[in-house]
Amino acid sequence: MINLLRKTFGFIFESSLIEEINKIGTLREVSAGEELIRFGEFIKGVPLMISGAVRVNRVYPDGNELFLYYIEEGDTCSMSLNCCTQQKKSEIRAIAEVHSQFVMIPVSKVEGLIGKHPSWRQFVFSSYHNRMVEVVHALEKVAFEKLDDRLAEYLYQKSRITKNDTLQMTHQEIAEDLRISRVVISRLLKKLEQRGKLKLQRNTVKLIPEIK
Amino acid sequence: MINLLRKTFGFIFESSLIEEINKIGTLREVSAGEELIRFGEFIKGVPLMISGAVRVNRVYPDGNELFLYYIEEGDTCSMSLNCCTQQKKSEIRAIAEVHSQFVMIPVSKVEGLIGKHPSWRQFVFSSYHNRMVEVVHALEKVAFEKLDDRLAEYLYQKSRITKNDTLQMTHQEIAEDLRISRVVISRLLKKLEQRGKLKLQRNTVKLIPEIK
DNA sequence: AATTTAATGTAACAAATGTTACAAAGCCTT
DNA sequence: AAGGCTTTGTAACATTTGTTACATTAAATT
Repeated sequence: MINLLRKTFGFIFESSLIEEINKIGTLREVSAGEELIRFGEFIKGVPLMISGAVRVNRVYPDGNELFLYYIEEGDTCSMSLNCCTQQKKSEIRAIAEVHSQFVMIPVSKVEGLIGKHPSWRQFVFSSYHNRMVEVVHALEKVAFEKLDDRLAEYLYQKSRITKNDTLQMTHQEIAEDLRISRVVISRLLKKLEQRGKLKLQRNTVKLIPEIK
Repeated sequence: MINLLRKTFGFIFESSLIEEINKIGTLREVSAGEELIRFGEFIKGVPLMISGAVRVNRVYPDGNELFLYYIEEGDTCSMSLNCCTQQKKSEIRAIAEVHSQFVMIPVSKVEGLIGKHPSWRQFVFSSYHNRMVEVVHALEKVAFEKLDDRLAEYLYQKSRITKNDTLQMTHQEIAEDLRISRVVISRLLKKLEQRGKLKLQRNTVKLIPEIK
């Protein structure tokens, strides 16, 4: 585990901190689709992402969900950071988007790290900030952009995260993520296909990389 | 100044911290409409709001703006917190919405407080979190709600912040804040008036409190 | 291979929002 | 009071997005 930590966090954390994390943290591995954090649950720890990607959704009591951001290699989840320092129940749901590895730091040890290690504080702050930037970006998208651009960006992000030009998903699933009706998604996908941006097949959307 | 600090922050900060802030901070006062933080500027300090309210807008290089959140009594601006620890230029603009008082803590002293005072850390974290919650809320609004509800909430917030049922503003100004065309705002305001929610006059929107 | 199920395509229409253009009303200046 | 500016109201129309309903196609199951 310490080697994974060094590889991902060696440039941000001093080695004493890496060693401490190595002692108190546990390596966990999840496969695509697994739920890391459930809605309404108490948070047991703060994850440090080693590899893969996890999507974080806001969840509403009525069951509605809203995608907030991805956390990826080198990130942590600022939402859980707060939940854990405040001992609150989770208002989010985290689902592995692809097979992922991360080191879980137990809640009880987090406060200690913050007091002791300036580089950890730095990390936590910039993590908060980065998440904020991403949510603001999502807000911009919804506020300013037309659906076809949002869809295009969604597909692009998905492809980047899964490291795959071919997305295995139905129009229905895309529709739920973007909170748009399936009919509209099919319509827009068709338009994008006609413009040569992608190719549609049953259960797959194949992005065509721009040739320049 | 120390009395103001005690009144607003006495319940969160221990008195040694209050005294330290009293030493290193300076009290500032701004009137409605004044710009506290300009776009592209280096941040000189972190504000602790004593009274009033400040609106924080994201600014884009093309001059576009997007309202993110208000900071009010007892709040601080997490965006500047980050900018200052990272010595980056401001990506936001902060404008006093009403006459406001705040204590400015110079950048150079912020890191010291974080190391020394757990209650300050706690404050900074929950401030980050609260801002995040507000931006997520803004995202929800834009993503899920119809314009008329967004407008109604906008007016309600404005009235709460200015502590005044009668808003002195033109349809054009409202339209710019919500990034909707003026014609649409006039149309929706008219509808709200017909429903008895408000009364329109030139340059004013008078909210009618619900009688229950 | 025939049947069933899931996914996609499409049309027709409804509702929400955006745009343009202009009229009417209110306020200010002279 | 007259003229000019700003603000508001409104109509007519375009565009975007949502909804319903159903046909078509692809895959899965028997």
